Amino acid sequence: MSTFDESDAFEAAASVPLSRRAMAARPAPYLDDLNPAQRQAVEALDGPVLMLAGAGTGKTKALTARIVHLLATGRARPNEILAVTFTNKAAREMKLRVGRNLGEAVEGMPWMGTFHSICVKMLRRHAELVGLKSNFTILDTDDQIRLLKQLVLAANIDEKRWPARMLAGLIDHWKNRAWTPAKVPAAEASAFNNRGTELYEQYQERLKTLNAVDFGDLLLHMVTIFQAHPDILEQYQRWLRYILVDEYQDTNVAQYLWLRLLAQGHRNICCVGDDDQSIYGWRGAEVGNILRFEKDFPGARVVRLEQNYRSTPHILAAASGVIAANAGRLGKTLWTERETGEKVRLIGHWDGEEEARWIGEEIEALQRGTRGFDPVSLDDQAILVRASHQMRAFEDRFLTIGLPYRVIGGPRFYERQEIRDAMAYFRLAVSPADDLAFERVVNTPKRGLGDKAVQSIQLAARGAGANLIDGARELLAQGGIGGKGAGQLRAFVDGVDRWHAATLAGANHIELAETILEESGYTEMWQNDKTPEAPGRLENLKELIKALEQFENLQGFLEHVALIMDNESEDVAEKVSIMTLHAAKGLEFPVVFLPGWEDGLFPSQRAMDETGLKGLEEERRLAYVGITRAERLCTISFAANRRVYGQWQSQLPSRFIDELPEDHVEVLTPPGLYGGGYGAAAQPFGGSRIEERATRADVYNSPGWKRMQDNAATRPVAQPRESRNQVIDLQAVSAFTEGDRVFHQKFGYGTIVGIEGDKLDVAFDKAGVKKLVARFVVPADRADEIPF
DNA sequence: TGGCGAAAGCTTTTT
DNA sequence: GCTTTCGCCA
Repeated sequence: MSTFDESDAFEAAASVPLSRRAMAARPAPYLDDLNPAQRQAVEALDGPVLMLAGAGTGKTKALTARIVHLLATGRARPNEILAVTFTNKAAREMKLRVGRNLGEAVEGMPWMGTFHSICVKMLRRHAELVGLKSNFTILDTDDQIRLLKQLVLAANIDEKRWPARMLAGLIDHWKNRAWTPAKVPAAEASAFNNRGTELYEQYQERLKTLNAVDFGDLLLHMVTIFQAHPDILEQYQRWLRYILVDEYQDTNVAQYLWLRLLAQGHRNICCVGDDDQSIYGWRGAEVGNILRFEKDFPGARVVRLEQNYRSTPHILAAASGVIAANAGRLGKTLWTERETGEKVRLIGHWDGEEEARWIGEEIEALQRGTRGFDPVSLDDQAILVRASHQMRAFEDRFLTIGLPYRVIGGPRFYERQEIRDAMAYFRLAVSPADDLAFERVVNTPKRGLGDKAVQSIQLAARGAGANLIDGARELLAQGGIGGKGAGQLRAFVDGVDRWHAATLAGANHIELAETILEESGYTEMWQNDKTPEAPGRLENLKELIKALEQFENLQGFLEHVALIMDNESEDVAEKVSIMTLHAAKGLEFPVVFLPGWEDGLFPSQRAMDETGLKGLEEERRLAYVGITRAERLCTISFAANRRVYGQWQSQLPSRFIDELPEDHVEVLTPPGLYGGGYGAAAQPFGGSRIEERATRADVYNSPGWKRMQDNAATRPVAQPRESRNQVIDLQAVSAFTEGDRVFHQKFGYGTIVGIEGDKLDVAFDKAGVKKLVARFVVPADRADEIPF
């Protein structure tokens, strides 16, 4: 875990360890081992630069060399460089490498960090301009949803039909586009039962009262401030003479605006990215940002890094073959000086279990050093899947054969229930007025203070115009709460007061944290818990306490933890890595397995249904990212049968397999087996495979694609109107027969394909076949009468 | 108030 | 198929 410190960001340059002159005299060994393109990107210091860095072309190296160069030539002082990344990991890596190149630790580079951490730093200085105090708290997704749930309920909206989760997604989407409630376009007004913008506005109000922001606000508020206060913007523009942005293809509109505003001063902005690796469109990233760079910054220099240092020619050729099917690329041609090496291997299996079994054996074989390779450590082998549920098959298999593995990117440490609970206690100790924290733990462990008690507290608080803890005091004073609950509530309030006093008195925060967890009965709660995960949770709590050591006090810990706490345990034992393709971006492994290349799974049906061609192209980029992670050996596989949500389905090999260039692929599947396809006779399923290859030029000719287009044709779905007061007789199963057209609130229109007991099997036009209870659907012609 | 059974959901994920 | 969420009942 790293820290970022806000202290020295605005200090005079005098405090900066390296003076301009001292650095100007320094030799520049970091330039010597750059290739010509990298060197060009590093030395083009003035004006806008777009560094198009293909996979494995030494992007981070060039980026850090550029920073070192800026410092060494005296062009900029450390605190005049804004260097932004998306993840803390990337920021840490950059800091480390700049430090190594300078031969000393990087100090005084306050503007190197993630978009979010830099915005926090800025926002704390200007909080009052958006109605906040500088000690605002940062809510995570969980807090956000609980807050929204309250608002949805208060607005008398059926939370069943309009879940808070959906609203959270919507608001997030709007914030990613830098839309304040007032700026949400009219076209979106119908969102969330026509009340989306209204609730968005209320939510922002609530946040202000709570002196809190969510992640999206960090960017949004800064953009708002910059737009409304040119003087402040100008100050930053003057300060930040050089701007560097990593993974530019992943920026959303808000981040883009923020950068553009800041860059307007000196126009020294260098964006690094790869349009072919844009895989975060679904969370608001705009590939358009990178495609448009030259228009946004006229006179921009575009440097292409195309020499790949990672993969063998066969692997690169396979990746290039796949990505070539995408339209609207900026275009790069990766090349390498490496030896030819192995072809990409392609293998089909009967089902997912067999696939896992085969990969397990293959990994062990490689580890032993057969297969014509030197032994490959497990650390050097990875399995990259499209969706996390695919991991299970591998975990099961590896547990049986005792093959050590690690899952990258599982649930994060700070998202775990026990960690969040403990943090809520700490938050209360630091500021008892934190209502969200109060609500979270007032009845954890169980104190007999359930919904009803909380409601009375809220009522009392609202009556007194106070926060919940004072509301609780009020309630106790009035005797508005029963005997047993009263005693418990009194004890809870007293506890919070005591801990708060200890915080103010400057008590040792580590001991205090332990005391809090003891006195509140929280530790005890898990000690008494008999479920198998309880010991692990206690373990996590211990780890949390340990993490406190790196901070001076609870407050400092809490301020940073929302943004930077990650879950990197340094393992000593050799292990295979299992992760999603998304999590694999930026990583590399000598040996990579890419299982589950089946239409519908990869490319994901949902991606194609929801965003059509755009979605398909993003999936293809994901395939490209996957293949390019491999250094020496890349194995793609698919299964003929797979259990999807408990149901067996026969699968078609991914259309991306058709796009792999034949000359660079070795087909391991015996001909005629499981549609090993690809030149081999593909009988068991899809005898059409061969014809398909004949028309391969048209990559959108596969069954899935056709399916998608059919779906698009039947897209319009009537928005059912609210009819909560209407009495509608519930449909009995007997009211339906096979072949009937029906409507379901969530899944839209469909056709009944089977009736089983009181359940209907409905083939929905868009959502596939579902089994559901009859009363959840109505005949299609009565779609607007759906009763809930 | 909290426990239990039924019902519905289920890509990707950082901060 | 497995997990989470909700509503009802004791």
